[in-house]
Amino acid sequence: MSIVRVALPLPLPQVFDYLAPDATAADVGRCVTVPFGRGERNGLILALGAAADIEPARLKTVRHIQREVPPLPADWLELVDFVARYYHAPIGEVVALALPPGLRRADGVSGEDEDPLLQIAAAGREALCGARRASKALALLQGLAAAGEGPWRRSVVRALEGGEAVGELLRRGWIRVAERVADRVAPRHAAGAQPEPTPEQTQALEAILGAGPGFKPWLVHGVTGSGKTEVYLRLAAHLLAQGRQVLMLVPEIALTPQLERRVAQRFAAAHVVSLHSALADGARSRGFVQALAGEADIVLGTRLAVFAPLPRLGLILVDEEHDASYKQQEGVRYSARDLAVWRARQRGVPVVLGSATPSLETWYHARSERYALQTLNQRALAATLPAVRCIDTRRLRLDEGLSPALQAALGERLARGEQSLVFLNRRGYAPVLSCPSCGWVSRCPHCSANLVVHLADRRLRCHHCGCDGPIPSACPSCGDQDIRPFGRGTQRVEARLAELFPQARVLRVDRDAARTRRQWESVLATIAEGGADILVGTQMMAKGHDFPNLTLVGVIGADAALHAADFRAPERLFQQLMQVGGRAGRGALAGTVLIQTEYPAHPLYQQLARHDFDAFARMALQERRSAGFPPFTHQAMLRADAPALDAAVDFLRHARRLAEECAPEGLRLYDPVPMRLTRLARRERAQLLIEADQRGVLQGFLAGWVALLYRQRTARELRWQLDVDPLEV
DNA sequence: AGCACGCCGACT
DNA sequence: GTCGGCGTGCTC
Repeated sequence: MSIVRVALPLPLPQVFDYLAPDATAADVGRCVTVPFGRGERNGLILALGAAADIEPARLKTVRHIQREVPPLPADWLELVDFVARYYHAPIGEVVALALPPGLRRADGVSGEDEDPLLQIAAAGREALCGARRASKALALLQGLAAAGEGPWRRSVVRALEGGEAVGELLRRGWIRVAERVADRVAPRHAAGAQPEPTPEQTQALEAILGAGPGFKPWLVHGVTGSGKTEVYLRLAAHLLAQGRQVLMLVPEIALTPQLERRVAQRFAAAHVVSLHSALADGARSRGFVQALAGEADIVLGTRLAVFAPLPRLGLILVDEEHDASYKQQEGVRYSARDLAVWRARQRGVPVVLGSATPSLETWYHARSERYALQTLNQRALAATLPAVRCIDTRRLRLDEGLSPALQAALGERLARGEQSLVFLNRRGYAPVLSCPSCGWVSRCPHCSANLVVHLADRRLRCHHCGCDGPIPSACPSCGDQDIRPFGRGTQRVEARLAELFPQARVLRVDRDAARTRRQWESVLATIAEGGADILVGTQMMAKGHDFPNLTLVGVIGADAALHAADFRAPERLFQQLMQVGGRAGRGALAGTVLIQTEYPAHPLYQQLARHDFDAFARMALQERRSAGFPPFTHQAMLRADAPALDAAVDFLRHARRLAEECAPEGLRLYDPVPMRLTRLARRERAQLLIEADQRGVLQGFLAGWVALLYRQRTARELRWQLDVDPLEV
């Protein structure tokens, strides 16, 4: 009679032992259904137990072991265990987060391939010869025949001209699903069209591949447009040819479809699996199992893909490694980028982090030679980097935030038939509605934030909790009718631009205008077809899209980030401006970036104008060093929230007293303070910062402290969570 | 997290 | 006399 140790999805820092009459070592890593309390739960067998830590009489028996799916391998269990220990999260919650929800249900997953290999069938060849009347299906078939022998992934066929007819082709029997094994061996990694690499790309490739197998972290620092993706794809091709799997992480789903298409076309016959949270349960489970079974060649996905089991793993790629979306901001607050490096070390494979504006943490590692650095300075497509200039707005009268110089520049592009982008990181019409006579402001009833004026749908909306209401016609406090929106957001700038340039087509691109993926794609299509002259956009516009006809980027309202209390604000500003500036002039046309500022001499803007990331990073790291901020120190944040602020602060004071008793030498404990956005969705929040210069000191302390915290009995309404390596302090 | 058990207010 | 409030404690 065996005992199995089972991780269950509960916020408890423990595992549960069960009797399992027929369990063997081969069942470690398998999903199980177990009786729990008066119900049933699904969990994962982490290990076989020699003896239970409770009296044997209290042990219950496992209901069902899921044996249709291969067990999760030891290295995967090790990864999950590391995450639980490093982020001090309950192992069961980590497992729940890492496994696709469908898989945990232990009722089996269909192994059917949603993206099968297709080839032309005998009936299809007949159809090609016979004189048939033209149809969409025939056109697609002819297109395929012209493309060669195949086989092709279904997703590749779909992406072709007229690809919607792929289902019709299958129904008519003109194409068929290729036999798996036999067909896949030879043409499996046949690569699609490959552009010639630039000398810099070649150098990076030779360096990375020349280093051979084995763990080695790389930073590829490449300016926007220098062709980092081409480097990733060639590295991937190399590893695929050796029969290895490649894990490729990307920031968010907005960019995923394009990259997916590019990867699918490049590796037409390779098995590409994409994993992200927008995927339906079935598809996500299927992709996960294909990775686990070693069938997937490339796993492409957002942060959760770092948990894909990969038996033949040969390389990990992290695109835009500085992107904040790699850090989960709720529940288990893991950093997929950091875990990618840990996994690469664990598996003994290279890991490549890529960015035009690396995070200062990564940059510091590269400077101190813990990561090897490869630099791509040349733009692969356009001749030059955009010219960046500041517009000094100190003595200017701005028209809805727009300086005369920016207006003139916009007018010029318009006359030349080129596109412009006005970048403003604030959506809505105005950030607040206010009454000048009594001082009333539109406060959110649930948060310590103002309600934002959305004139487009005539609502006041909280950008933090999402609550909204109609715009009042008079001041709710004193009845004065003269209430006014103050400040400006994208909608207001959009409206003013439409007045200033009545002949221009002004298009707003923010989360309100592109809420769904479908809307977003239609916006992109409009821009690509030249259906817009002036774009007004938030940071959504900053990320990796090519707009060949865009030659001017105007930045307004950037100065706010210079004064922000968050020590990471300048880093984010620099990254954002560099990224958004990279949108200008990617085609044959040269680009210009105009930054409106009251601090034209500020070093950050000067470094930006020289495209000098090194200088910026040097300065920023120097500031971090002297102020004692990461990466020169290591932080953890304990956060608490409750309906009343006192309850949250009192808990943190208590936690601090507990910490003082077990604090090692070199640990710094700060005072509990209310968070910047103290009230969020009717809950008051406070936080307690803990710091140490040595990661080991911090980690050693946290382990004991968190165990103590779990033992505290706290009021039901109080919740707390720990954030290791927090991004927001 | 659920879901029990457990002692005190306004109701058929 | 009960229905039900959510405080406290447990789940292998």
